[in-house]
Amino acid sequence: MRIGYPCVNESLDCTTASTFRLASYSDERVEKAVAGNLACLRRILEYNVQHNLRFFRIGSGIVPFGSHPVNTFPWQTHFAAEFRALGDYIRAENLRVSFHPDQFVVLNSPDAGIVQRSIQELVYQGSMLDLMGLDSTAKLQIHAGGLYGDREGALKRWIATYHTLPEAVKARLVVENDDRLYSLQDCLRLHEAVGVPVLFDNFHHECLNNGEPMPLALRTAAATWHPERDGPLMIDYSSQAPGERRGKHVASMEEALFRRFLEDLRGLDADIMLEIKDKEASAHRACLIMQEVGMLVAAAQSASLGSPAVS
DNA sequence: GTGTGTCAAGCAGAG
DNA sequence: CTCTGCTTGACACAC
Repeated sequence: MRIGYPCVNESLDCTTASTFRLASYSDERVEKAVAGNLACLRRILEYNVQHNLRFFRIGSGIVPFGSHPVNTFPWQTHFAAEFRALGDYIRAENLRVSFHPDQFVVLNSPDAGIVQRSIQELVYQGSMLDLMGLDSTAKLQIHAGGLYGDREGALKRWIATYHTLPEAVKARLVVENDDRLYSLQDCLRLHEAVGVPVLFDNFHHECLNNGEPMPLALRTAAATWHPERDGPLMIDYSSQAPGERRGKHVASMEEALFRRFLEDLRGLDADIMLEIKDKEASAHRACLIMQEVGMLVAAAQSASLGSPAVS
């Protein structure tokens, strides 16, 4: 099991999302921004290793306008060595990374232009994982998309679009249940149709479900992941911010709720991403709790354990 | 320097 | 009809 957090490290003074306005585009600015963003990503991963946080979601903005036609800079070849070195480090330290392309990626839009731009964005983000030399356990995580007043038609379009995706994207794509439109059950239908694994979000499931208790929902989602090809189930973990709008993520992890969630796992292997506002601070607390309950070995031990002993 | 409106991109629901 | 939230933060211009 690994614990992680998304995109931003608040303890370090660098960003992986340096960018600029489209109106001020130049190849030089792309080069400068990517160089800085990759250097910061390296620092974050090193920080994570030091703190035994072995799961990380990389932000979408590593390459400004990475899927936009304006971007003519050959960043893939120019930064090939840097990407490769990051991938080597990730594999050597047994880290797992992912991307979560943002809300503009909608595979089931009735607008063919939106679908095309969405695919280009997936190709861009997937190609970074390819450049790192990572296998298909490094994922691209998206939601099912819009409803357009016709759930059945929308699901059909999603499936039709899936079949047109490049193999490199298909191998990494996973679909996450959301909190308003597409439940775990809807995502399972996509899995049954095309085999896409279902990334499970516990908080979204609390907001939108079909009555499945948490332990059952977790096992059902886990069964959609092929162990060798996809790796262990990925989970987005969060909880409701007290007194706030329904669906608002809590500012800092509530330990009692997290402990209950770990019990709901009932021994299931999974990598858990803490979608909590204070980022690595909560991830670190989660890590300590998991060590305490014996679900995670301490950082100092993990390197020396080697292959698991068989008694 | 600091403040602040705006930034490539979509959708749904609230007000 | 317009605004907000969604993983949000950072740019860029005005003062």
